[in-house]
Amino acid sequence: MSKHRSAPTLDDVAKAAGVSTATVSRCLNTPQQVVEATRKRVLSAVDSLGYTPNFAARVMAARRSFTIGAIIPTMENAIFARGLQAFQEEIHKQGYTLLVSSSAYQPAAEEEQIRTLVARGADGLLLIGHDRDAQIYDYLERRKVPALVAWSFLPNEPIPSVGFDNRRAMEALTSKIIELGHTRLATISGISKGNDRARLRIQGIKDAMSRHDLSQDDLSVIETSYEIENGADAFKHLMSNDNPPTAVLCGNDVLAVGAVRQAQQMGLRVPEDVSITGFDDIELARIVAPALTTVHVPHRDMGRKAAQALIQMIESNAPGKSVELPTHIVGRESLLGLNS
Amino acid sequence: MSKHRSAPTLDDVAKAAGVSTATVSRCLNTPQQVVEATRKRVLSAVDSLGYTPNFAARVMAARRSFTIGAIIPTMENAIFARGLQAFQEEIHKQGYTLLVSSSAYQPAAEEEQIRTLVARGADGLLLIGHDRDAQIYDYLERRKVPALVAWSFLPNEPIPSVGFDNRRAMEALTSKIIELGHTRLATISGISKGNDRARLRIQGIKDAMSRHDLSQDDLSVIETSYEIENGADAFKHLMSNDNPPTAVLCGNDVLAVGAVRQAQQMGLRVPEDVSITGFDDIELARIVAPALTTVHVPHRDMGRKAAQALIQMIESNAPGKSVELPTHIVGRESLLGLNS
DNA sequence: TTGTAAGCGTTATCAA
DNA sequence: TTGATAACGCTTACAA
Repeated sequence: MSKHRSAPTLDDVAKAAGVSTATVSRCLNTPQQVVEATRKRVLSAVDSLGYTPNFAARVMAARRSFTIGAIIPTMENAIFARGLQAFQEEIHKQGYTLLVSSSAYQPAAEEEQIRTLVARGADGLLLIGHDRDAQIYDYLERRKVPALVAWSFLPNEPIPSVGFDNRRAMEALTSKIIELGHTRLATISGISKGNDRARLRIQGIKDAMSRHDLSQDDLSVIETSYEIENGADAFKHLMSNDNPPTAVLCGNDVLAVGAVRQAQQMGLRVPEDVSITGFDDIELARIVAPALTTVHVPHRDMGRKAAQALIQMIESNAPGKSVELPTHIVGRESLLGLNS
Repeated sequence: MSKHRSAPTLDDVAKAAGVSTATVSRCLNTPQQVVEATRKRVLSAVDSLGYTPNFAARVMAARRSFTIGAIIPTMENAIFARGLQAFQEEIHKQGYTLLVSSSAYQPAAEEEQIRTLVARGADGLLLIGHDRDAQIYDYLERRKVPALVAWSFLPNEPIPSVGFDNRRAMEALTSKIIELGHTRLATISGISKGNDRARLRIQGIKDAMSRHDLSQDDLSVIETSYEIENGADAFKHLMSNDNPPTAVLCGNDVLAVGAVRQAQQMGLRVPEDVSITGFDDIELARIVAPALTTVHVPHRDMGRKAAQALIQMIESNAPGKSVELPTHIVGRESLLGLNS
């Protein structure tokens, strides 16, 4: 058993302290099970050897990793940053480590990441939104890996969710806009395929239009991926119509910022010439000028509650219960009433 | 060997295909070593069982994880997002997986994360900046884990770096500002303790002042952590002096955005009443109005080159060579010459 | 080209 | 309270 200069193992510590590996393991994991004297001896051996447990070995033996995986659609913009930060703080507090990966909004990539995280021994998974292949849920079920959805609240889906009602939130915002006198509406949405948040936000706009006796057909919809430049391009396209909208509802703040900047480049005043709204209420929404009227999402609260719910599922081995969080409209400068 | 409904193992696949576990392993790792007929049989067994290799077991046996760890100071703002994204794309292309964690600018947290990542079997580590305890470098050395620094280029430090010269970049920007007629300068810097980037940027300002016969004592310095609100507070403080600066150089774009917004709230025009500059050239710098004059950092290029260099170190087991990348000044609206 | 079998560093069961 | 020792699932000499 030659050990030149590689990492010290449990065995090394055991020898140094004159005990068995089992005792060393207990000192580290269930200290109360070992008497003070030996514990001290062992811990000082641990210290002087600079021992750190080998994670892979531990996972294999314990069949448990104290690791939680999260797969988010993107890290490129700040949409998920705050919520994820809160999620990670909470699970850390409870002794878990977070593994994050990004799917770049690609279902195939997401599926691969899920398998990767499960193979890495994740004790549980945080996913964004409900829309994905049924076989993924089967897989998770078979592997008995608890999973939870955030950023969307749909209690009848296969796995529980901690989030908000995207449809109703957008309906509320749209109603407000219509009540301000706008009738020519347009939306710059994220790609709705495979994205329940985007899909339901569009639906929410239509709900409000119906309720206010506007024809849903009058809603111009452009779907594009969530980048500032795309928001700008879409806005340009929308405004080049014969009968351009007086209010453009964006699927999120990032697209809205692109729209605002494009408006300015086109010499349009926001909100005097055209109103623009966002969704999410990330920092960007306050920074852009004019600041965005948007839907506030309780990111940190959602992150924290999701963490608690997921850990609950992991540790109790129980089904897990969904939690709905409230959103509200934040009125800022980018939305103005129509005084004909 | 009961296996109720838990994950299929190599052994299950081997039995299903009528071969040994070694052959299955080879099919997955070195397919060219096994003849077509058996390979096909094995792979179809893999498929029909839905087999995924157990990562922990693989790491233990192979003593190699194809995982690279990165510890960045913060995920809260976008400073590191682009570079890290490029880093991850490049290592992914080469078959590695990225594990990211954030130290929240706390040296103790960073050290813990380093140990955690090493215990998790990371084949290499990406760190930000050079300033840290010498014992960490010892530890990495003993464990023989290759590490590389980014966002800073200092070729004489203990580990190689792929980055840029923070000091010289800031000196260039400052020189330009001085040549525009500004003499009353101030800086809102990140906390310089334990942060070579922040420290060297301040030093760069002083270099330029000396070179232009301004007294370094005339530079007001406020150090604060990298958040928009802190930039705003610091700016307010600076401008409340009897003899306020005509140009405020910020340690990064985030602080600069805070300063710009505070200026506007105080009724000061930027840049007519006061010039403000940033550093990094993240997206925010273009979005804020007025857009920021800032130092452009080649984030994506740096991320990609860092990935290549680190993988090189891992696979060749060689020391690794540092790479310096150029930066340049991006002139936008927030900086104006002093006429009078 | 394929199989055998010895690790890899823990945890956990069972005895002592 | 502690110690032996059998897993855990995979890779990799070495042998066939």
